[in-house]
Amino acid sequence: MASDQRGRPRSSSREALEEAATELFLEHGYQATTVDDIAARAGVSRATFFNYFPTKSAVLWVEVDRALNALERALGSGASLAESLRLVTDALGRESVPLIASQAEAMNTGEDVLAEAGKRIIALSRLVIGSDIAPDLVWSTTGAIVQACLEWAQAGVARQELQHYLRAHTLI
Amino acid sequence: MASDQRGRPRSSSREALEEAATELFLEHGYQATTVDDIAARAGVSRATFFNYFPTKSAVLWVEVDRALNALERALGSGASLAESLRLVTDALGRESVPLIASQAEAMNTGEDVLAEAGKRIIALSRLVIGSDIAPDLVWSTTGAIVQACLEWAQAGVARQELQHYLRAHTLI
DNA sequence: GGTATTATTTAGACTGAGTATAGAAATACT
DNA sequence: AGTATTTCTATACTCAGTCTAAATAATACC
Repeated sequence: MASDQRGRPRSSSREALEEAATELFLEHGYQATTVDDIAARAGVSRATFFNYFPTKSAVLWVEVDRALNALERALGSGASLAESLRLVTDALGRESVPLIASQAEAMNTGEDVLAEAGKRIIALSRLVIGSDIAPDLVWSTTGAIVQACLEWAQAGVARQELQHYLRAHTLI
Repeated sequence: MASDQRGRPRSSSREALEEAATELFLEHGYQATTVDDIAARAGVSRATFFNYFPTKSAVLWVEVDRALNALERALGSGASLAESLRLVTDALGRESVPLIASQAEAMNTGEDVLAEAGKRIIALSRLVIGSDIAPDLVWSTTGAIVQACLEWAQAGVARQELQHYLRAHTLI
């Protein structure tokens, strides 16, 4: 079943699940799509879904969570917040905007999805807390980062690199 | 069953549920407490719980949600964000700090509770969006409000009124 | 080649939150 | 009293997420 593709190791189940999920989310909306639906379309079992993603919503947030992890690692190695942000956005390169940001409305995004966004903001704030930012500036800094990311994500054709928006808020 | 108390109308089920929930959260932690547990201790049925609270976590956040609603109403009547914040914190008076803030660790607060905090931050940001704050300052403003509330909530014996912390961040 | 090891995948049963509905019990109204 | 309306309850359902143990790859080793 995971054979006829040629070359590279290929964690195929994961990719199949990611693809199936985004398709279904776009077709029927996030709410209306169940984990069973996703697994079925990906041609794997429900259990396999949870081998690769901790929650249904995690599929939507892979890129964001990856970036948050990268930021955590950068901060962990002693870099300042500004330096770490530069590092992460460099590595991010001109990767595309996370699905969740660009396709939010198309997915009939409801309260669930907003709650997930909230989780990431909290996670970000904890990273900021562990950085060189003064305690009384933690949340306005967190807010500014969120703002920059949103401006980047919501920009239309004239979108510039994320670094540009971070710079505009004097974060880097 | 709701009889021998004397006087006042008394929406007794709601109060019983609030009380039972806080007790159980403090005794066994938020996670380990089920809605069934809460209903059982309150002496009502599980269904009744959901008559009064949309979710299990809502019990923890009644005060916060009330404040957010008040803020929404204030903004809806055309007041600026600063005015609205003043209004709400006035009405809040010297009410005690929300349970969720003061007793968070005692309740074995986990990821769930953080996610709920995130929801409220998102809700707050939407109110700020609908206010007189410039679009590019929405999130740093939201962050500043969160910061002020946290400083207030986490202050020890020397806690001053919420307005003081808002003022310190030049929000009012 | 064949066999041992290890990683993936799976079935299945379980807990618990949240929804929906229809009926019972209590309360208010006249 | 009798009727209307709210509050409460029983019950059954969907779905997310967890867990366990077994089956099925895939890989390594000889």
